Amino acid sequence: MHESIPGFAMPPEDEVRRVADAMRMLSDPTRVKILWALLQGESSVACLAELVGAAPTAVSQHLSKLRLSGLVENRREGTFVYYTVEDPAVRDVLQRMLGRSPATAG
Amino acid sequence: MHESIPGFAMPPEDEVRRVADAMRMLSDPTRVKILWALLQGESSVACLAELVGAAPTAVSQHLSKLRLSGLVENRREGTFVYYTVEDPAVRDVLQRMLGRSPATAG
DNA sequence: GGACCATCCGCGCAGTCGCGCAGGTATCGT
DNA sequence: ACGATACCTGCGCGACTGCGCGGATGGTCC
Repeated sequence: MHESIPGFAMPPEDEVRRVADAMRMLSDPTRVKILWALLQGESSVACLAELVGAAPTAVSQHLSKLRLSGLVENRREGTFVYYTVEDPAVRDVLQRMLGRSPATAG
Repeated sequence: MHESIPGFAMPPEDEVRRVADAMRMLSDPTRVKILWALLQGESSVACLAELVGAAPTAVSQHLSKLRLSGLVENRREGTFVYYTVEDPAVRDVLQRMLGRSPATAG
């Protein structure tokens, strides 16, 4: 062991931590469905709750975590709050894992 | 709500579950570092423990979960057990999130 | 102003995770 | 067979997570 492979170094701890943290946001089926739905375009909390088949409260909490992680953006319009996915890495990862999106071809 | 967007359907529950399960394997910094090191080539448990800066027992447990999830393969050579990453999706996702690997060009 | 709706927040519970510890298994050298 | 090495596995503890519940907040309409 302890070979010191030339030209190989572990990424910095902060970056690894950031990646693991982002992946943790994708480790819940409800969040995956939320983000998948958001790949089709912006949507509100109640609409997302219908789409993913979860309670609005749970969806709101998931969106709160996703927002704190910087994976989604929110925009208020009257009583509704519309969320969007801006991070291109999330788009690529989800499309690669779930098969390419049928509606985001344009 | 309940708009019934044409041409859009949620992926099947099993597939979403599978993706979330795979992502959960990438949600731990130690596992991310293990897989990143394995992208450079196969390695043994003790060597990985040195590379990622974790106890061999913890690394072995992580590798066990990764093996059960089908993300890594193992090959025994004497008393050593060498692990490899075969899943191309894992390679792509990690390289996309951590920056392209410098040593996996071949 | 009051009624109402969509959303957010704090609390609590059950389930899961990571990891250290101790004991077991596989393989090689003598 | 015996010991040494490298690894795996079951158990327990502390910490975290998802979610339901009740209450608070921001906004619209009458």
